[in-house]
Amino acid sequence: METHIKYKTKQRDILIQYLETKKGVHITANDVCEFLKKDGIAIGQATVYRQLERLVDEGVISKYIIDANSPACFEYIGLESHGCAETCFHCKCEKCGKLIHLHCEELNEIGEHLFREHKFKLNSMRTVFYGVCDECQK
Amino acid sequence: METHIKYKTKQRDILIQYLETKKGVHITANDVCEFLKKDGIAIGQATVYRQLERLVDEGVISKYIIDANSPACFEYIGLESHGCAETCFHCKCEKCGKLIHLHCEELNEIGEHLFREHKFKLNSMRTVFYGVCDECQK
DNA sequence: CTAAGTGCAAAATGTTTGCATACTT
DNA sequence: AAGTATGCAAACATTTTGCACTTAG
Repeated sequence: METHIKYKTKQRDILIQYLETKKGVHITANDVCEFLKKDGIAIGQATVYRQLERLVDEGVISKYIIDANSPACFEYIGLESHGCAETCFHCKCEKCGKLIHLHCEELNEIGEHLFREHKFKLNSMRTVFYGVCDECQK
Repeated sequence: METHIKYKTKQRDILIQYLETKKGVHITANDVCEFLKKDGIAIGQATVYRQLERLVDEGVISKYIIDANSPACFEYIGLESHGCAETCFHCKCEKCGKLIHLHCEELNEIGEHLFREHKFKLNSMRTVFYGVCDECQK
């Protein structure tokens, strides 16, 4: 919802490049900062946040809000909507905090069911299943 | 999680009483504080947060995280309310903020599927489906 | 040259925590 | 009496913002 004119900056390129290497993994804004710092690149955190926000708007990455007191997670999606973009669901363990990534046909049924029967258009990118994971059940 | 409430305090009663009057509406911790302040009751915000947290654990209310930078929303569910405690699912409209309660056999399948196939024990009390409601799709 | 992006540090926000006091049982 | 809950304020963590400076177009 901001300006339409966008500059291609060195920082933006580096950020996108890094995100691409993290396909299928959830990373936080801080993860990005830390990684870049290690590489001696060091992009200001404000810039990281601003660019991430912008990339979300552009649909290049998605943002997940897992919990009120956890940092937001981002994940590379890319321009083509394939793979995770359509079919990824997330489970968050209430005990250990682990985030589980699920690609499952059956779960896709949920979205269709909700739409068909309840006229609700599910946003699977944002929806998180809370519960207890395998290991924590022991 | 940790300690279970054992004592019945004045503050807790007032809080629950207020929450009950807000069935079907989502309110924030701050809403609670503000309301009580107006009534000259004034419960400390730390207490409000602590009690809300515990009421969530007890399943009396649900907590919804709508956005990273918005406060968490709470809603009264109640223990004895029409079997909701076991089978109720929630859909939250990302546009109008409306909260939809669903009692649905098919949705119950989700929990079973997750457990059977993915060994994840779903907490349906806490899980919220995000998406766009009927009306907002127009 | 102009508009947009950057980086720093400071502010804003929502929530949690330490600790002494008050209350429940 | 023993163990919790409360309330205040200070601490926290994440994210945003103000502003001077740099850079892309």
